[in-house]
Amino acid sequence: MRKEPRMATLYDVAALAGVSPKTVSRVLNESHLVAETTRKRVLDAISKLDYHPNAIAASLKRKFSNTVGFVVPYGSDFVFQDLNMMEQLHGVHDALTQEGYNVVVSAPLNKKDALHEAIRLAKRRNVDGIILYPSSGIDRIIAEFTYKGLPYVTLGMGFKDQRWNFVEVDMAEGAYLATKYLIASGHRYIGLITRPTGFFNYPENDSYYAGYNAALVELGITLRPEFIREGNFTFESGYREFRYLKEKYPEITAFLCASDPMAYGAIQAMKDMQLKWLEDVEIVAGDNLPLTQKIFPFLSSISNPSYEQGRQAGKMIIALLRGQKEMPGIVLKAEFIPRRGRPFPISPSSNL
Amino acid sequence: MRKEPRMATLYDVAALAGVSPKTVSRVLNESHLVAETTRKRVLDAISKLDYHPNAIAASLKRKFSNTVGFVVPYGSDFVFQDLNMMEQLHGVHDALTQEGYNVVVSAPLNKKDALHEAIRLAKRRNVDGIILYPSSGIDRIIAEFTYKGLPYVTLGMGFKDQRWNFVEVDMAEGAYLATKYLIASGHRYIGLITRPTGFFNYPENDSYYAGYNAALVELGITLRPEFIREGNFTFESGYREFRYLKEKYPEITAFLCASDPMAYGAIQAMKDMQLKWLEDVEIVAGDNLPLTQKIFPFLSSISNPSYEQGRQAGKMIIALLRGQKEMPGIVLKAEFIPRRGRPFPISPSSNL
DNA sequence: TTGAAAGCGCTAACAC
DNA sequence: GTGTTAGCGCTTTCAA
Repeated sequence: MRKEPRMATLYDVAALAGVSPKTVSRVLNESHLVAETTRKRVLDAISKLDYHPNAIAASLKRKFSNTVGFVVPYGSDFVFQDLNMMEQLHGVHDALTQEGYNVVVSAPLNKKDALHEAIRLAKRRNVDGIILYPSSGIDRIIAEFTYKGLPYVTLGMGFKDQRWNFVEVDMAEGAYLATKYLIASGHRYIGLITRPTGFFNYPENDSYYAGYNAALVELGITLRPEFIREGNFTFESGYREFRYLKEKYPEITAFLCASDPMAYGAIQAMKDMQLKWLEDVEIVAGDNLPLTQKIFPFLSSISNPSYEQGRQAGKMIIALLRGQKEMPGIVLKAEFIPRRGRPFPISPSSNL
Repeated sequence: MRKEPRMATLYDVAALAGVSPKTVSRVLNESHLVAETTRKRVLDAISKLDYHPNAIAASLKRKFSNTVGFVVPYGSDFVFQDLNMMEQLHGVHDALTQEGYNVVVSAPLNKKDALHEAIRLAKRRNVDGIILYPSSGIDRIIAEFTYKGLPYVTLGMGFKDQRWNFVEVDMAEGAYLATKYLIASGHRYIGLITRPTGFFNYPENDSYYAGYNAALVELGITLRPEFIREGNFTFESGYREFRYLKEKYPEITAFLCASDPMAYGAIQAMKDMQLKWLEDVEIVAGDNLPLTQKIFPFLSSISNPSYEQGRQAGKMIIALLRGQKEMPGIVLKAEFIPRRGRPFPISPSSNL
């Protein structure tokens, strides 16, 4: 069916160099065990034939493919437009590329397929290990991977009390500082547009909520559960929840958003409601994406170390592939970057 | 070194089902050639043993890996933060996933490595084919791939007069319409912040310029070459070139930007220069990204069909893998989406 | 330091 | 419809 380019094999090289296949293999993999003159001859033959070792054949024998899967259980529409996820992928890519691993990216068309996809890739040996985004059902996958001895790392905890093979970002510190900052700025009623319940399978552990609550408690402000709304990280949900909260509870003057796009949406809602930045409302973003810093330079933000999370996950999966049985989970801390100092660019005419 | 999970092989299945290996293989690949009862027995054995075919072994025999490489010759810092490139990847991913191919993403640490990386992946059989982003030096790669019969598709033309295996976006129509629109709105001096010369190896073919120029000619406006500046797609370059043009040629009242991030930068520069939207200056963006539509809903834009470009490239590489010798290049057309209708949200206080 | 032979797990020829 | 055999291109004993 498909044209097969004839490519030189290790045997061709051996024949041309007048040595055995094994010697060629040695030159390729452990050339220090080969006499310098033989080595030279082999290398000559290799370049003369434009020989490239067949990675598939090596994989079959060695039993690993030098490839890691990055599997995200959300529609690809969502994934490739999510700058945080892309930053995680970025970190994963860099860590793996540096060590010579390839990255297969998969965002199966529907969520349920993702778990099968992870299993499929791993069990069919397309990949040596998987970096997985947590979502409901992931605990089953983890159990299965563990049982079968298949290496995996989760980007965030996959279930309550997971102790191994994850890289989590603890937002509590950032949310705590952000909330204190808002209170110190005079706000008394603070809305929280947080991550979706069940997103990570253990809503009670939402570190945004934890930090937010801790600051309120410390400063003697009563928690108002009705001020907390769930978004799904998107612009639209930020817009919607901002409007909902501000219309229902006009006393709220500050909003903590768990993602940058939700902050964008909140800002747009603010404009549409003819509210003025700082005068009527203050917003804190949740990711501190480079793009956000450029477009909204006055926006304070919790920082979300997505790149570092991905990079650590990449390093962790490599350690597992190299024989570590399991790796203790890593928890990265979010910071808070205050930027209020100049008024937010907004005019009344923007709301026409 | 690394723990090897013992997994069932096709022989185990054959033994348990009491049939020959070939029969199992038949059930897996062409099950219609197998008696229903035997098939049942084999399937039973498969599920009993939790058997998953080893893709590596199949690849070795079949001579293809069912994997396609997506190689971008820019620093990964650049790639994963570029929403257009991610949309292209998105399209590639969707097209390939749908047909059961895996996608390996690689953005080698430095530009020069990218070409080697493409060759390495293809020649070592990690991938069956490559989707390549054009950059200087790509013509050599194309020549080599062609010579060796290795399938490739380029996202945009890799060199002047390339006729096969590319998916290009022709911006001329969009730029033409955008320019006419600006002229019709009363602008007479229009700046163009275009793509970097040499980005695609044949600067004389810049379709932004072509469309811009065509509109000027048609409406009898003299082309002022000094009104044309090159950016590199980024916020920073948009900011810089806007300032440069507006400070040097204050008569310019409209700016056409070849990317959305450059339009963001231009908008920021406009604010910093205390200029007013529409009153002093009008800007047209170059990508029409979903995010831009949300953040700057009043911003007219040329549309850049990045997703579709990626999807077509995915379909094209599949056709090549399936035996097509070469595929005629595809040219997608950019449109223009006018959105001016409401003033741009900007106030004097934003420039403090 | 080098080589011969076996085999990774699958599929393609070619029988039966 | 089904089974036997021989590889795919490497690496890995083991021996020389």
